[in-house]
Amino acid sequence: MEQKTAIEAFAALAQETRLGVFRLLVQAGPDGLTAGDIAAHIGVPASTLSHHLGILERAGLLRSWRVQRQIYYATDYEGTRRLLAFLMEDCCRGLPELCGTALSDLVACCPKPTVDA
Amino acid sequence: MEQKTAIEAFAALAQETRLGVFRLLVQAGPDGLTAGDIAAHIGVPASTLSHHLGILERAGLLRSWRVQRQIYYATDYEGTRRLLAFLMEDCCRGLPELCGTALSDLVACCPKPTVDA
DNA sequence: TTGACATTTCCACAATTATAGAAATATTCT
DNA sequence: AGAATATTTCTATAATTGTGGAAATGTCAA
Repeated sequence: MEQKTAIEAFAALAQETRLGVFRLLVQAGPDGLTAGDIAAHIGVPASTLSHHLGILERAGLLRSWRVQRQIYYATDYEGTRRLLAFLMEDCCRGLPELCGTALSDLVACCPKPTVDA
Repeated sequence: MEQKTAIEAFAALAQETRLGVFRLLVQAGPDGLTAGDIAAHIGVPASTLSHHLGILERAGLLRSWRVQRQIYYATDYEGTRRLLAFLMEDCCRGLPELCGTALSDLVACCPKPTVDA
């Protein structure tokens, strides 16, 4: 992953409405939600939401597909994984004993070498 | 973790110089590097770097301490872990079978319930 | 083909932020 | 005390971004 791509993704998450949308969809799972459902949950006008969904999708954090009149959005789990792997790449030079348990139970920074995808 | 705190952290990472600094320090491990070393690695003026280090530290992503004339900076692993846990909280409603393996080998989103710290 | 529905694109304004030089602060050595 | 070193604070300018109404687009039912 390129630095530029990662910055785009973090910028996408660094905004109240978008972070709310992303977390809502993480919790919703792979089936996702329609744009309308998301707007109702988050409480923003459709035009504003659409703008933010576009930013999240272009950043590789969401994917979308149409079903009849509605557009579904869901977390792009692989894109998200790549982002976090990039962030923690080569954590502690691969030496588990340096990290302690702080990250090891959440991110595979030490137990296994991180592969940049 | 509050949403506001997480936004501050993602905004901190959403910038070329700061993302470079953070990743450099992730790889440097708990011993950290001095501000001067970081400036040399990244190639920015001291005043610019200082500004960015302050933003990363206030966001809970770095910690710092003085040793004689120099100030060391290192990753705040616990702060980082809290941020990623917040992002992936209640992933897939806690149902491993929904996630596939995309995140499970990086983030404990499905294998164990994520605790918001 | 007309109308209703779901979402996106366009637009303009307000607010936030990156940058780096100069000066200030803090620490150490002689 | 005075000079040298390491870093931060101050300041101003340039550039980027969030917002939501109105209009446009795409989809479907009658």
